[in-house]
Amino acid sequence: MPEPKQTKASPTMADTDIAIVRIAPETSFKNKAYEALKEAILKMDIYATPEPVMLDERALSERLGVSRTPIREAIAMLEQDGFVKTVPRRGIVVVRRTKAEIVDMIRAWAALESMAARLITTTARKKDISSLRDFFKDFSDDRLPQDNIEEYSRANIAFHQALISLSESPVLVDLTNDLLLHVRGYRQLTIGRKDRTATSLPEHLGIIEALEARDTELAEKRARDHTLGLAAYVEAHGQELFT
Amino acid sequence: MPEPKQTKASPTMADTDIAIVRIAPETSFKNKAYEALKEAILKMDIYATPEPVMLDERALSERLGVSRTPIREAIAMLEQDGFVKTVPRRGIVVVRRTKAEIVDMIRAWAALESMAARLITTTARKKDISSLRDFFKDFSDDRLPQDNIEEYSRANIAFHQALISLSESPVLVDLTNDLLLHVRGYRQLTIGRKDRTATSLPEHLGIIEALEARDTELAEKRARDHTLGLAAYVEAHGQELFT
DNA sequence: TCGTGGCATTTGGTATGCCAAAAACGTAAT
DNA sequence: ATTACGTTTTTGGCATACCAAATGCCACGA
Repeated sequence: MPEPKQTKASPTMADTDIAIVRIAPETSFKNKAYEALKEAILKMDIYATPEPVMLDERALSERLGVSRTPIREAIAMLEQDGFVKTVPRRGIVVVRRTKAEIVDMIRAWAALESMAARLITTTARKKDISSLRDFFKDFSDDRLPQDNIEEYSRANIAFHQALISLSESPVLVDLTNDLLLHVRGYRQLTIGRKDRTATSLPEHLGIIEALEARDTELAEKRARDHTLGLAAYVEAHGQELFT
Repeated sequence: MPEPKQTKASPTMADTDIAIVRIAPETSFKNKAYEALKEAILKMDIYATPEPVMLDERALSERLGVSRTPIREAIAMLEQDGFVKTVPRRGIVVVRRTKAEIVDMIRAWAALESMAARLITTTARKKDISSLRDFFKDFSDDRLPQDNIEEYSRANIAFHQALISLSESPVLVDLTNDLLLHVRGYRQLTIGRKDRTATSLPEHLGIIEALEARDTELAEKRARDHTLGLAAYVEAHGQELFT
């Protein structure tokens, strides 16, 4: 076989790449509903009210202007994610996590993040590691994290996600993102808590330094201990959050 | 309000707890279909054929004797799990993982398992730890794992799952089970590979010893390194498995 | 022979309607 | 007033019908 080059077959079609972009796949109602409901669930403060939050298929289908079918499929997906639980002939309830579950999730998060740190020391570029500091460049002795908790909390989350991303491990990224979605149900109340914020920034910098030094074991340990610290904190001080 | 005690209201119903179990919820077709399809997907050797494996909603609904609706909901769930991917107007394709993805998953597994080991050293009972040895009691110098790969492979999986369970962390258990389902798509070809089997058993025993000694750091390290070893092995020798 | 156009088929997406279980409501008997 | 019981309503589960996009097949014509 003479291998007729990699060019396309038909000579009738000009090979001049007129920028044709794969036409918009027009995501389905099912996926739209999934995204909409997921966002709505994450946005609401599930732990504010003592009584369980219920969803109604028919009401949702009206509000979103679609039939029940795509709604039900979206609900099925959310149930897989662990955000809701449908009880036959009863209703769909938004799942509330117990303190123990949240602590458990944070521990798993710690495990994944420490592995990410480990991988980063062997593969990431110095430049990318150093740029992790940028998340905290708006904070200093003149502008303490404790005094801007809301903002610091966002930077905190962004830092952790960027850190994991540096591992270039899709699995670690996806798993931690899922965990974070659940943990974040606590609108900053935990992660951005004032007394922890003070120690948080130095620990982050310590992690970055270990990564830059390519000290695999140290980076892993610092990443792990930092997040386990959060777990211990929630376990010790998170009572009031769970009615 | 005088708070009329926590007892149940109706005096007509005896409070004597006669073990009534919540009547069989008669799991829905949706869940039955989900389980059936999941098992079918796991049972088939996805990597045997080069061409993609497709599923057909209507065919499935006929074979399972239900309508398309519960089938579609089951498919939606499986898609969340990452087992299938539905392409609009094209079909439902059973997802095939690349070698890199499998390696990635094993690394995540290693992360979770090492955290489990860590937790076990602080909470599990000695007795439960020691019983982990039972999984390998059928193997000895007279009956080497290498000569009973199929059987050893099952013991291997069971050991790892039991290990994680000892952590008493539902999140770790669930996450690793999910990962294992994906990784196991390789019918023993990887985990039970002969050349690795020889070193596997001693490593397992080493993990158990560290757990018994309550040596948190060592147990964590051994658990991690053992599974990372598998990842490295697959990365190095897993070429032939991915067409 | 090869390319073109169009029709039939296949396939997932969505809307609708009905069903049964369970809860909510109401009413009558004690 | 309270309990018991029957009726209505609510709610998720499931089946079915139809739609539109993508594909494949096939006849027609250069």
